Amino acid sequence: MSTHAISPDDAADIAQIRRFNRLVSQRIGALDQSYLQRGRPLGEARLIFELAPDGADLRLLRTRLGLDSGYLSRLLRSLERQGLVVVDAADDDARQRRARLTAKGAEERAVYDLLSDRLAQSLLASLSARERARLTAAMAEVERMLRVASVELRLVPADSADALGCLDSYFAELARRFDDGFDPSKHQAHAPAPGTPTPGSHIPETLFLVAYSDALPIGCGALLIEDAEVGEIKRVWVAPVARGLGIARKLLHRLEDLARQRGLAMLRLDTNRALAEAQALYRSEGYEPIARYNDNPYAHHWFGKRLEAEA
Amino acid sequence: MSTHAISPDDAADIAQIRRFNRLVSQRIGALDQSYLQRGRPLGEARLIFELAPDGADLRLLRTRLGLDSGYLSRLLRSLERQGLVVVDAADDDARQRRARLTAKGAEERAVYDLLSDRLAQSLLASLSARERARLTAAMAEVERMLRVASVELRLVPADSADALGCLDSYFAELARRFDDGFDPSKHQAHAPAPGTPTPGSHIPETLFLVAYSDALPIGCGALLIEDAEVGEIKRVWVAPVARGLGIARKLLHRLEDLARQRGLAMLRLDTNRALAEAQALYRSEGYEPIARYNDNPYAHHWFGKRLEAEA
DNA sequence: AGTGATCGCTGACTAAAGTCAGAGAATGTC
DNA sequence: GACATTCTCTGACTTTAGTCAGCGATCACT
Repeated sequence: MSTHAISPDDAADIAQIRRFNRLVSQRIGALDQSYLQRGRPLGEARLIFELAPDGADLRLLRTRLGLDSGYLSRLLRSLERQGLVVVDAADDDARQRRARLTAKGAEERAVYDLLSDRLAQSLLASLSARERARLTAAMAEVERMLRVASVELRLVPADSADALGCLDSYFAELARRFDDGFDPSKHQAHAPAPGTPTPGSHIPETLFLVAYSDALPIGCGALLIEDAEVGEIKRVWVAPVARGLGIARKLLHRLEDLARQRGLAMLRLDTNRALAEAQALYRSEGYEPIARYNDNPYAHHWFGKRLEAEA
Repeated sequence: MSTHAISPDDAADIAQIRRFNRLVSQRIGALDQSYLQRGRPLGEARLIFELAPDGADLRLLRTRLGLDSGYLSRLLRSLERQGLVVVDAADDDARQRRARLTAKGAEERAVYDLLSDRLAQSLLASLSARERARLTAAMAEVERMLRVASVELRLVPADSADALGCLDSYFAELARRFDDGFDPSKHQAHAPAPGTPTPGSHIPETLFLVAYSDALPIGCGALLIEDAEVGEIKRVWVAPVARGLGIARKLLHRLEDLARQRGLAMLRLDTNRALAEAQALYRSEGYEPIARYNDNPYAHHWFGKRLEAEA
């Protein structure tokens, strides 16, 4: 992070990534070529492709495709002339507009889909069943790792929209999974009010971490600083779509870093017996069972871990 | 091949490939973006990137980048004005010209290299050592399989330039690997003259297969049709860079297909004891040891395989 | 020396991609 | 109801990318 030089360890990995990019960009160039077969500029083709069957707001399209407002407008006008698209005002706000594919437009989109399939199919055609399996497995793995790499952990206010959104999903899941259900109010009772505390007050400070994948919140975790020595890990949660990628571990590591930065010597946490994978995570990270330290009605296990000072 | 419909078996694989393309094309788009940071059109940036330190023939550049002659000329003129490139005549033919980077151009190229590295590095930075290893391993695997998929087997005249080129490399390798060296003339003595035979003559017909990866010959294999019943497999070879990808097996399969198409009932071949991997290939493909059937001075093992009729 | 082919360059294009400054309508705010 | 704001659209651009025909120099072959 701090160093800009490239270590020899990295060099081989970087070379691999660059070779990979080079090769794959050829393939993707081929995809563009096949789109051009329809005698339509690539910009228009991409737009057709990006238009969901039930339409999309122009704002969204602009940000998603990175287009200038005037440019998008012109592209849509051209597609309208071709009878592939209609643009009409949004229901709630007549300034905003939505673009939808016509029946003819949907047909055209299906053709692009088919071209895309063909290209993929021609790739597969020259491979044996075993080679195919290896290719698709490796692709899935690359995809998974790229998603992991694009995950960003950000400290946000505990009462921000993204934090509350994650907590909602988290609590909903707890309600489903706990044997005896889950009532947030009962749980919140012994928790502190969110927000930044006034320094010197006795309200413990909460550091709230949200994990984003492409600006979409997909997980969270909090560190409660109880006093100068002890912190509590709480609300570590990852959205179901993003599980199995090691994101919970990443959140935990970051929370521990934060704790160390504050000079804390000890972290503790509680957990419910229904959350087996959480317990496995904590144990594998060096957390050990300790005596009950709170009166959380939903807790069955209490763990603690001693932190070494920062290097 | 014959069917245009997409089977349900394929559908999952195709979906995987398309997801993959989509995700990776975002990354590569990011790469293009980072190149544009230098305030130079992408075409020029790519050209700088493609120019090897010791220069390149314009012909080669045109084919490699797929550029029109006029267009390339203009790009080079622009880079010359910027003092990044010099174009001078080739040594042997004053019509041909070579482009080379100046010192300033080499610096600029280094900057692009660095940008590329940075992007790759930023990908790696957010991954743990294990995750990195998984990513690069999977990328290498995808690369390998894509290369396999792009291999094309073509029947060529046995005296074509590509065929002779492969044979040269093949014989050179045999000379290195055989305990007692290898002299092509001694080997050729008992082999038939290349070329298409006159039908009805007694000169056996030779089908010569060359494996191409991006128009580059990377392997070969031949089928000698001795009579209506028996064929001989000869000169199966794969360039060292392309080994471990199953190309030899592919060549062998295709030669067997050709033999079946001609109604042959039996294939045989000989091999030297130094070529262990070749023997392993033949055994795994159902070839079994048979009695010596020729007087090839370099052969130690003779294999045969019975062909079933075409389905 | 003559002839035909090859190679790269220039001029003259076109199409696509993208930018920017308003205009005009709808909405939110005081 | 005045005023600022938001959103899209249009007109008027520029830049990039790419194509095509023809020219002049050079080469290979006779």
